[in-house]
Amino acid sequence: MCKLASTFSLRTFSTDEDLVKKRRNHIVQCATKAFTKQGFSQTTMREIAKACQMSSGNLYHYFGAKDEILYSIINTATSLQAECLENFTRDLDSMSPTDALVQLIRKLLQWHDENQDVTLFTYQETKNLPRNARQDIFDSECRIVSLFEKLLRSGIDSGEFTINHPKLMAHTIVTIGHTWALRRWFLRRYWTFETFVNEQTSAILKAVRRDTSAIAGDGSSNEG
Amino acid sequence: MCKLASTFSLRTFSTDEDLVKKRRNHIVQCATKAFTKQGFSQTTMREIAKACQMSSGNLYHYFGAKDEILYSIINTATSLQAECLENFTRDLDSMSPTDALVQLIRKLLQWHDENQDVTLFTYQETKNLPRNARQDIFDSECRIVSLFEKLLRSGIDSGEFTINHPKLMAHTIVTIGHTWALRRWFLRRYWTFETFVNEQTSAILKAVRRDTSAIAGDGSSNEG
Amino acid sequence: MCKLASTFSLRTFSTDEDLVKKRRNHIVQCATKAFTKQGFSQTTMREIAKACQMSSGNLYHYFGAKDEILYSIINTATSLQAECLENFTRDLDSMSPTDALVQLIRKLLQWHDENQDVTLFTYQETKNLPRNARQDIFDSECRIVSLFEKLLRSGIDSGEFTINHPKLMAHTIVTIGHTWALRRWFLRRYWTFETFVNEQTSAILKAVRRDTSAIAGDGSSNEG
Amino acid sequence: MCKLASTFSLRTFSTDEDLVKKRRNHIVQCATKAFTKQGFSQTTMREIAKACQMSSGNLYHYFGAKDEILYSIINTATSLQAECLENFTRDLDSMSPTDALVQLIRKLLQWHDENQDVTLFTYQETKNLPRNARQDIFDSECRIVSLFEKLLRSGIDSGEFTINHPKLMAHTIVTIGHTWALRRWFLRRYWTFETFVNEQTSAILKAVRRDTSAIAGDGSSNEG
DNA sequence: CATGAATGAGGTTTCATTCAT
DNA sequence: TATGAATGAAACCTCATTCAT
Repeated sequence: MCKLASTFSLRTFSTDEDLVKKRRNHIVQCATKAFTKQGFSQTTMREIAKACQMSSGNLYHYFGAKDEILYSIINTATSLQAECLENFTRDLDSMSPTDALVQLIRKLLQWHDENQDVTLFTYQETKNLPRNARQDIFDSECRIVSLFEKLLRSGIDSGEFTINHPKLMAHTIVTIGHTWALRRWFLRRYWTFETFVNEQTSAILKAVRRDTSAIAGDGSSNEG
Repeated sequence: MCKLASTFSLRTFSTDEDLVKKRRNHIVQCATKAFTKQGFSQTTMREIAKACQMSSGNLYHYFGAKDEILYSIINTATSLQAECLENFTRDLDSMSPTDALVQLIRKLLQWHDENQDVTLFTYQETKNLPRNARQDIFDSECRIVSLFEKLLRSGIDSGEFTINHPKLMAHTIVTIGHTWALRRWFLRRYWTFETFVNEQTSAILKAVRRDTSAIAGDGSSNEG
Repeated sequence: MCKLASTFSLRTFSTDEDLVKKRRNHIVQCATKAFTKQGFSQTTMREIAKACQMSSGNLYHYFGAKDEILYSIINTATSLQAECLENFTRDLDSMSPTDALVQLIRKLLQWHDENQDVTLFTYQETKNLPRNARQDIFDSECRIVSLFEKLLRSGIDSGEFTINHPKLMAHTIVTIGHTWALRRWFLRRYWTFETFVNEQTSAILKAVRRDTSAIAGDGSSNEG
Repeated sequence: MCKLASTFSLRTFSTDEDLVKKRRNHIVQCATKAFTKQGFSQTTMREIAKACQMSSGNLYHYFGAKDEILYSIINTATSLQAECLENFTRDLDSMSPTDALVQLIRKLLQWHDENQDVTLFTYQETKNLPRNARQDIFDSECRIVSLFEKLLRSGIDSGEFTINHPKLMAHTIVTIGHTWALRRWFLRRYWTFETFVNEQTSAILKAVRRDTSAIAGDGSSNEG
């Protein structure tokens, strides 16, 4: 829905596209580890190079600058997440909106459980990207919100859900996913992944299911 | 409840406590602006000094290092937030748990609305602090979660609420507050503060109010 | 005899050992000149870099800190001195202790005549080194004292010398060497190198040669 | 004999001469301790001020710069040493040159034993003084050498001593004094003060007493 | 394609000295 | 006379980036 062509480009000196893809992948994998441990600013190109078992000069054959690696990590992760959830959604077509929602929430949380570092990292380091690079990331996040929004709207249509602002609820669900990654220092102390999934799912369902007792919203909304 | 003595200390060369307090305050104010614009790592001490209309040397009379300024910003904000909410809670003693909860949620969101920069900043830069400094921040956050937890438990006692894991719900509420600050690039595009408050409050109430239809949690919990 | 492994280590970013050795040598040469002119503290890394015709950043590929350059100068000089005298001693095996002593004293003084700057420098700047670095220097000095001590003891054994505290006499000889470098502002005003060598040699011989008229020492000594 | 008016002057803002003298004395005492612990360059004016229980601004009422304190320490010590030995010499008039020499050597070594720090300090930090300040120090040292030289010459006149270069021997004796302070890390490990005094005295006497067996010096000398 | 030595601008921090109080 | 807050130049050191090999 809001998928845009990437507006931030990566420099390379190589013309062998396959090699470029392979090397960039490798660098992104290794740099993620290094960045997660120490933060973007505190990690030097030398350290990244060592983590990649490459010379630092060679990094510059595949990325034009340190920034571009950062962008690539965050953008790759966010795009993959969007893609992963989009694919997953396709398999839910036959389910009821409620069941589909439960499944998608679990999938979302699973993704963040498996990619905790990148989620945290995205929150912390996106600000270090130039404006147009940031836009790409935001676009991917919009795609993910949209997935939930569509599901919620189909539930409204089917009469299962009552929601004043489905896009807002979609966004809230997405941020609950983030929370599992961002606040692990707190959450992991008390609850297992299963407990967290079940409790949050339960709360969301209570909030969206047909019900007449809601405190009225003010009705104002810019939602399209 | 989990208020601990600060474990991270600030160096100063001055012995005039009032002056130290005044200058530190001033520096914290100005540095916050500078950091929010450009991020911690990208902001130089020279820039901070200029923002404070001080010589860079003089900064070091009131803070021992750049780190200490960062800590001071985050710690001051988080402590003040905890204190502010704790004070506010005292005025809610006479209300029903439901009403008190509604009020406290609004207060929490108001705080984040007025201190968006610091909230975002806390998420992004806490990792740049040494471990013991980070602990201080976490402690303040625990205090805030505890406020909500106590309220929820009193609602359970009074029979108004049904909640499996009150601490988790408290935590969820707290992160909804963060969300208003962290995701303003998204939220502000579509909704006003009022809408956001009302909708989130409504969703939370639906989730906590006496109700027998919950999807069962797994029952396992480390919550005390 | 008291040769120990070095306890103070030098950082480098390079793995090409030959290059490291070459560059360090070059830096040590140039830095020695700069330090001797202005003292360690008064010489900046930029000046050292300029003296080496290097960028200041590149210095840090071969030394981790200014300290390490200082250490390297002093340690290199002291080790080389010890080695030089040890090698020279080997050629004296066939001589009588008296003749050997005369030769070794001259060699010692020659070394200090040719390395006046480093000797002075060692006295002035060793205190700027960390404790373990200082230990390395002391060890080399012990080796030099030992050379003389062994010679004196062999003279005692052969009946040529009478000495109550051979180690102390050895030490005294070593410091006479230092004196030629440390007090040149005075000595050079009045005497040539030859005069100095001859006079000091003569005085030492008078002091060590079999003679029964010595003022008795107190006999107490920790000498092993 | 070579007492010159001081060529390096100390700034003060005060006109109360007694106060100036008192304060300067105090500062010199305290600064010596501080410098000895950490070296001149590594000691800050703030630390000196704290050691003096003064404000750093006030230091500048009595000394114009950090250099001037350094100069004052070294110059005071060296002058006092010269004066002390000169006074002591007056009491030796009635003795034989040999006895007087023995007494004066002991006095010299006693001084260095009691003022080890300043001796070491003088060697290490004199280079940090401007040329004309350095001259003052050298002059005091000349006075001390002269004392011994006069004594040696009177011994030659009386027929007790045979010395080719009395000034050189005088200088050697003076440096033996320095050695006790400079090389305490070595000497103290093995010998007591008494042993050191006795042994060195004995060696010196052997070297200066009428004797025909000396290796001939080359006879060349600039000694006046 | 790959290396890693070299660059040098610019970062944080220190500290001798001044000057208003 | 005494204070100590303020200054700002300059110190050490880092590190993204380039380029000869």
